[in-house]
Amino acid sequence: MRLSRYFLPVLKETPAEAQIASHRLMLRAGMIRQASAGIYSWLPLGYQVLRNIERIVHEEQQRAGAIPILMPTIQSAELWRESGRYDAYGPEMLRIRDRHDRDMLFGPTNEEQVTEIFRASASSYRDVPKMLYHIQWKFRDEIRPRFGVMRGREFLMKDGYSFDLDRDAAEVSYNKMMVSYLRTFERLGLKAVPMQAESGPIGGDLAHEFLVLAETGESEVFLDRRIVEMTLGDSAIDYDDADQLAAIRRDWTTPYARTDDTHDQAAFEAEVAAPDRVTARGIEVGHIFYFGTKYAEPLGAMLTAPDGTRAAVHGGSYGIGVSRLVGALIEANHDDKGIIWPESVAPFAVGLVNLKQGDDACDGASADLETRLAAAGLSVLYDDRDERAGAKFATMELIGLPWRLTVGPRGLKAGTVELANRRSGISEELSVDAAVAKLSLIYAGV
RNA sequence: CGGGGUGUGGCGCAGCCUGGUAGCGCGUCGGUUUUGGGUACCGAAGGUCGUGGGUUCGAAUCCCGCCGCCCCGACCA
Repeated sequence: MRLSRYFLPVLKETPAEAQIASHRLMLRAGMIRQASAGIYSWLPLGYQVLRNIERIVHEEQQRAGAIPILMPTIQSAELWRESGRYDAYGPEMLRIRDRHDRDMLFGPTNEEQVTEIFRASASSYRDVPKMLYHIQWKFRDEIRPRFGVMRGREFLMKDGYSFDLDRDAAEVSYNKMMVSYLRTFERLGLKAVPMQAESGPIGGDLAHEFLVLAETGESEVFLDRRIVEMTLGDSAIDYDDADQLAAIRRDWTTPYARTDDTHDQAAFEAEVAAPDRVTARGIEVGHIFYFGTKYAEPLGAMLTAPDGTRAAVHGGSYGIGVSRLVGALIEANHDDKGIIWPESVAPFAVGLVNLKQGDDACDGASADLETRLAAAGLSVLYDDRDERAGAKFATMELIGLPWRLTVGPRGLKAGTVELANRRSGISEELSVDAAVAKLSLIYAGV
């Protein structure tokens, strides 16, 4: 993509309303534009990042056996009356009325809707287990939207739902989602720690929140330093192996890690040695919980067991804040110059800076490089503006592309281009072949 | 919803107290400069001063209402 043909409205000055780094940088890098309180338009650069995150979430959901669907944003009040939540939900639910005076609502979540879909066809133990999910815009009329996309009113969420015959089976589904989440966040280049959450009306310990550690997080968290160092890495995961899944969950939920909602100072001190005790702040990016028959009972989603008895299906729901992740990623990956995207979600794989736009040799070499990068499957943003070098470098740094190639007359004389890494700041002079090969190798791994 | 702020060209702000008909910086556009880390110069465009009403000869400025947005608190992906 040539910058001159792209739509990248970067801001030199920081808009006054933005308080935290991710919000400031998203506005400055031209990723979003506010439409009204807590509601944003996604501009090309931001939309690209959002789609990259979505893609990874889709891949990891399906790897774990969840099946993609797409439910509507506007729902009928009828189902919500059946579940009893139409009155229970309160003013956070945006209620609307259609031309026939029917009560509708802009969905804040989809338990009712998905349970209705499931109950319409499933009737026996042979129909489970099933996990359905979608990535769809939600609306919650938050009391106080803030921090840009971190707490918007309209936001993109992955919400998944599991259906099982009983609690034990539901627990297997729960474990699949926990492992899937660990993989998802790791691929996104984030350290997200599963923390025991309030389990709500069902009780038990089957509720976890995933929090990204960041100074601007909204929750205070208490954790064992050792869990921060854990990774799934390349370990082969067999989602059909219930024992392996249970073991992973055990490993990841044994070290102390809780938010202020569930924190128990005495237990914290008893379980974690003083030097390993970490108190920090975190951004909630995921939430998984088992809710038993809470929706199946009122909505009549019943299954016949092998012994002929009928009972309500056991469900769980699993959320990932996709649009919030964009903000969380920036909170975790930025410096005073701008964003630093992990390769897996970067809007472009590499930025190309032509130091002497208008010079035949430089223009030709840049165009050639652009073609070769594209042929290697690497997305490139070529800054072909007639601008001073400093301005071009600053733009690349602001928008956070992980790699930058620089073409200039000095390098060309020596037959090289400069390849620089945004995170480390380290750069090296390479031949065009070597540079393309190196980038291909790096991106083959993400 | 309670508390605190704010609304003036695309962005950041001054002007408001002490009414006289709008200004600065950045950006944008047209030139010149051909640049190795936000270059310099010349020129230009762009504003219902959030909105409705009131006071006044005259309102961005004073008064009243409404709306938007931001921050702190209770809620959540």
